[in-house]
Amino acid sequence: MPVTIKDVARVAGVSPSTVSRALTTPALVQAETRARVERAAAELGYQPNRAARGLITGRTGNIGLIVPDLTNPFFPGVVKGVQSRARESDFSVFLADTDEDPTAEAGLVRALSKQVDGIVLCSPRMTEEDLRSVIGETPVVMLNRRVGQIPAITIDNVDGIRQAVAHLAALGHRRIAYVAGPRLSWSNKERARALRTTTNAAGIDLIEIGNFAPQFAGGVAAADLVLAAGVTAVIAYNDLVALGLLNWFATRGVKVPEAISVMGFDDIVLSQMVSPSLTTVAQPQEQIGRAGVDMLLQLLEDPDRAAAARRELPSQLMVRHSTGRAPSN
Amino acid sequence: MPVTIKDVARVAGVSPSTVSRALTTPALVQAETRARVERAAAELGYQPNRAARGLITGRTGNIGLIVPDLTNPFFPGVVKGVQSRARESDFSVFLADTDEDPTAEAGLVRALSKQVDGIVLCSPRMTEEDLRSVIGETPVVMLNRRVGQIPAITIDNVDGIRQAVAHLAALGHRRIAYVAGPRLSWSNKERARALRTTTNAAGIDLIEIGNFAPQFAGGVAAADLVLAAGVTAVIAYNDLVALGLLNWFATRGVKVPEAISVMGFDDIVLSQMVSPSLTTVAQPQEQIGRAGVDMLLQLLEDPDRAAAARRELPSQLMVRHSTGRAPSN
DNA sequence: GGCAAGCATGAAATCGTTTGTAGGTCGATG
DNA sequence: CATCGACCTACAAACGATTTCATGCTTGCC
Repeated sequence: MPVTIKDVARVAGVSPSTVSRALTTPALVQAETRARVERAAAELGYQPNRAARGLITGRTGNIGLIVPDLTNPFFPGVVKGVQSRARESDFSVFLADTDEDPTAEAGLVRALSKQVDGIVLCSPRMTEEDLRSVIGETPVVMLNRRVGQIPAITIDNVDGIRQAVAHLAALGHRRIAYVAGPRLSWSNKERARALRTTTNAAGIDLIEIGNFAPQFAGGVAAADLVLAAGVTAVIAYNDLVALGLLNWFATRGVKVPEAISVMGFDDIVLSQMVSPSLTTVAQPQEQIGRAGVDMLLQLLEDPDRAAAARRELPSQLMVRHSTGRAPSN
Repeated sequence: MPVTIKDVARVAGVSPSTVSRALTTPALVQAETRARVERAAAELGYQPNRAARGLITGRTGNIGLIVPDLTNPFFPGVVKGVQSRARESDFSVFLADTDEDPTAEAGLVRALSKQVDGIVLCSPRMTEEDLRSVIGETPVVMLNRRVGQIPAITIDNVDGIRQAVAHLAALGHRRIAYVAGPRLSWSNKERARALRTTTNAAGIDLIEIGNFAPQFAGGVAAADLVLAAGVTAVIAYNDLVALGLLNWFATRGVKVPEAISVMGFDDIVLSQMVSPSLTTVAQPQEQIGRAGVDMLLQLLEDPDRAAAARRELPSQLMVRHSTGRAPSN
């Protein structure tokens, strides 16, 4: 027996339509009537039934959020950002986790699309083809990937890499390795490309190793290859991989940063929790989420003007204890 | 122009009501008609409008999930469990993060309650009073807390502590410390209580330290107190705190496990990523989430019979490298 | 003072589905 | 051959809101 608009109407002594107007289009109703309606609504604790409203307006007040794997510590920060920004605009968030299955993504988008006004697609792994077909059906904003004119939030990988290389160069490193992430990952391609041009310009030798899974185990798997490459520093695709390297170096007895410097990417919370703490390029995770929702809401307001929007957020070098002067062998 | 039940009806040559029955109550319609309807629905790609259905049935097909802080690595596992179990039963999940604000919890529950059939409340920090008022309005299942007859999933803290103490006792430890978590936390109270009785029975001295925030920083803050207590082993409220201890011990040059053994609670993924890797009592995070949804769905089916349900899941000692024989000083 | 214009309000249609009820067909039975 | 039941199916009402349209009233202007 929830309280409906009719109950409010009866108490306020007006018709249901007036109640609706008073609450959604206040300008259309006389101040005194509006006050009576508001008082009645407050008194009864009225809350509009979203399903009923959605039925006629075609809007749900929900947005969908799809992430590859919540247990990857990069994503929870993004989710929090999405969450809090959405709540500010009275939107609720449907969360779905694809378990790193690229083929499940498109299906999930389609399933969700009926229940939401738009979708935030975080680090999508699906093919461009799937992507294009999916965005034809629902408003979508991508995070951490850029494909054609699709609305997207990315971070400035090029500048992040520039900061990282400058840091290592200043410490005297002349030969560094890159442990590559997933071959299909847009971020990985960006970072690898930026590394090539930057190291080239700085006269630094770059050894590319990989591809490896963007996880702790990937770093462990790559560690011995890194050692064999005879470098004085290594940049990993992301922090998890870097942590895997650190861990394996520790068991091998390789001193970090004395024997080799290690850098990551992302700045997940863990990177401060290990010793030595990890030097890394921070991505503003929460801000990425917030920006994604911002853009999505604009897109819903005005599909034409905002459709081509793309935004790039800055990344920021965090110097900690896993990097140091190059050994002078 | 989404395809509605009417379109299906037209194509199948029957009335809308028959389509509805054919899809939701197949027993009520002739096999041949049903087949025609199903064919038409498949052909048009019909998907029922959940808002419209919810309007009349009063059910939304959604459940709400409220967690204190997604960036605490314990929770994402639970969220994944909730997620996947919900999807199996065609439920969608609304996620909300309270940012560790106990006063925000009740409000969030109330806000969500209009849009969901029930709510999974993960590790709620709110007062018992708020809790009782809230569960009067919506079906709720709690995780990691037990209050009266409220449906809840918990893990067997007592047995977990028993395993931990037995492990340390077998390694020769006779004086151990407990770094306590939040004073208001139900889990913390459970663990502290179990520790007292277990150590007492085993003739082990227990030094309680704290309370501390259940985070990395909490462990860092507690580390020197632990050293001053003159113990050979320490059990932390959870893994994050244990990682803080490990980190501070490392910078202090205190060898783990040679000088002191460290144990955690939870088995978050990070605990395998540090060196030494962390001995801990594992909680089946995903399973907790799944069990919570299981119980919630039962509750929705049959409020009376399931109302008093409570379930306790086993915990499991994971021995790694942060514990070893007590120093023989 | 009369008429047009404008504004606030109410009545009713609508969104897409489910569901109670009535009607219609068919077979079997008396 | 008529009647009764069983079984399907169609019709229509309902869910709770928004929104179009119509109406009555006030107001302003000539």
